[in-house]
Amino acid sequence: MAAAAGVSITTVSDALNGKGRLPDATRRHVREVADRLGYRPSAAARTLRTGKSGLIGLTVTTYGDEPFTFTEFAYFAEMARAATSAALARGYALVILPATSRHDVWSNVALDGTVVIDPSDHDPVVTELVRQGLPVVSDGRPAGTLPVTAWVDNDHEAAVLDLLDHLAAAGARRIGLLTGTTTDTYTRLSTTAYLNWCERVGQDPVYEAYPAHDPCAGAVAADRLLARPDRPDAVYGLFDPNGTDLLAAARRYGLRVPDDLLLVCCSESTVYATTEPPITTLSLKPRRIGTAVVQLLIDAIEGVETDGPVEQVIPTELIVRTSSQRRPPRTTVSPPRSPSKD
Amino acid sequence: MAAAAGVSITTVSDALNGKGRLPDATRRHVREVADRLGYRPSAAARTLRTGKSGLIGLTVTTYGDEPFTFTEFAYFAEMARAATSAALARGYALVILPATSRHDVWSNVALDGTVVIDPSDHDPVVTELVRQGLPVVSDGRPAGTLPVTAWVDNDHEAAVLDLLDHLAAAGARRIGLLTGTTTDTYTRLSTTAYLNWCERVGQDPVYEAYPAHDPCAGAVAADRLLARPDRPDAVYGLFDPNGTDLLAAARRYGLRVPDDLLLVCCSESTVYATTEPPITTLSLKPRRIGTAVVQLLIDAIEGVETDGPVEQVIPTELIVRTSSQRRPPRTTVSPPRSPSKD
DNA sequence: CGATCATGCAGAAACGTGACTGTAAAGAGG
DNA sequence: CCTCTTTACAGTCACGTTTCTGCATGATCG
Repeated sequence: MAAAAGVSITTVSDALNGKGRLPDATRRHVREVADRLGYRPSAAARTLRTGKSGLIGLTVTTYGDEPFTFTEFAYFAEMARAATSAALARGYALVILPATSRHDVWSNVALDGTVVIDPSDHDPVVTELVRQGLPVVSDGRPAGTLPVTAWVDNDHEAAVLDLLDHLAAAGARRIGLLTGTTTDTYTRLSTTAYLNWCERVGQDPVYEAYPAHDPCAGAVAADRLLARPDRPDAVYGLFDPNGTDLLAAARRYGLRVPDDLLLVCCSESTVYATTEPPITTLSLKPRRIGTAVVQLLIDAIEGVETDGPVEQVIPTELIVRTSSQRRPPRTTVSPPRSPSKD
Repeated sequence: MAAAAGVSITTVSDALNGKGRLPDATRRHVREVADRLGYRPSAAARTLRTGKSGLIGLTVTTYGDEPFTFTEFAYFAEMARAATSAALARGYALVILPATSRHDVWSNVALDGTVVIDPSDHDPVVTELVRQGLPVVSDGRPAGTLPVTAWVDNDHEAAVLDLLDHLAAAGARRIGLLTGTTTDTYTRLSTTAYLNWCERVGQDPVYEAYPAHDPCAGAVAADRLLARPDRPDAVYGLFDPNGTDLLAAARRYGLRVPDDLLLVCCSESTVYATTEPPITTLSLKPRRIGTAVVQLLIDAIEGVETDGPVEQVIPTELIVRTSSQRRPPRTTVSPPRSPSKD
């Protein structure tokens, strides 16, 4: 390349990077030759020299033998999409990596930092990365003393309390919960918020828990919940598929929604806008979370390190539809599946 | 590191990579010291030296201003997941990249090869990558003379013909199609297969086309299709959300499914197992496609180059549910949302 | 007992950059 | 006319590996 342009390696480097003291004529000449040859500087060499790869790891939780859920819930997909866009806008690319601590996988790629989705209490991956001096930003507040650089999360307690108040206002007397058996922060915070709310309003908790990664178990748990002698007249499902699961279970028991049963679930899926009836959902705003996580991470990569983790709380959004209103609203029917922009 | 173990750099390299002529004692000693120091070889340096980065690009189509759909359809998510797993199993990691030809994005990361989803006719990205000597495997058969190394695809014509025969066997007299306005291969092949089938059985085509990336337009198109004077008594929707869209439209027109209207859509979503009624879907088997694409790519990276593209066709699967059967089957109800393993 | 050979390791080159240093030539100033 | 500064580049080193070659030392064999 240098030979082809008739200049030195240094001049090529300076010309392409806009450094050094070169006359515009030389700069243009070098770039022309580079274009003509289709020359691309070696990313590996640049990384080796500068210590920056422009790569950000995206770690997704492992469930059982499958490397990751990733698509189990629309949440992950939306979040990953927003994160990729945000990273790209700042010149970074995302590498999808499993949460295993297998060295060979992680050491084979030069990362500038990592986004960790829902890290567990003493996540070995996070610890290892931090030990290497890499910034780590987590989606979901870190449990225990996990030394993340920053984190982004919703205010799950507030969201659940708000949602339960909404159901109560719609006439619910006994609200049930469909929750998970896992101990991740989301499940734990949401469940305790539910229990606290129950205590506050003097209602006996009515809930069923199931392993959230097993789609079959969700349908069974929904059925169990509605089969109970103290059957709730309103249910909140913590996980994405719970809406259709509960709707199917309600049909099996001859329960009309929303007349006999009010329904809300936490979901990012657009299908709930066109189910029969449309189901009220709690959105965790994954796009905003994905964007925020990446911004914080790149700030940490490029900027000065702050002391103590940077925290950012993203508000949730309750999308009220027919399933949680005793008297259906007489507003005009909004077009189904309208894309929410943010 | 070498100093800490009291040996030379060469010995460290040989010990960790299992090469050279070293006694087990030395090997163990070096590995011990490496473990103790938490030493990880530099991926950048290794890539520079060996010319292999262990990174595979995954390029997703761009729609409008949004960098990519990625989640618009469960297909992409499933496919990406399977691809990531398959890559990981062979020691590679996936980098998500946009289909833009912006040099700065692509040249910042050292790739060993790339998976391209649904490349367009004269995709500049593919051409550029091939020019650089990198193997490119596409999901979806390449249009025109796109010089991909290999490709994987379904037999869309056969799938559509099969599906239409299924509907006809269930009693459909006039089958409608909900299709897209885009010219990608999937849409084109499926639509012509539909037209061919119509000609074969002597039915006038009844179809509505809409821009597939706009979720609102799908609902409107579904409505249009059922509002036609020559209203079909069965509809096949080419895109994932069409099932719920058509179901909602059918309700608005007071059409019972499957009694008045048979319904099938192409989807990987599990929600169609629990809709009312459950909807028959055509699965393109994204997991198998994602796996196959990665296997072919890594084979090309590591193995000898073949002449001419390697082609691989993955069979589709018609998951028959209530919506496409005039007489509902009296088989026992299968548990909803059962995970299909493959 | 000397020649040959396997063993166990060290030395050095090279991968392609970017950052720093060096140095001619040209122009400015006294 | 000589010196000093500025301009316009070229040279060189270092990043951390892998790989090839080289060189001792001890063992084996005729």
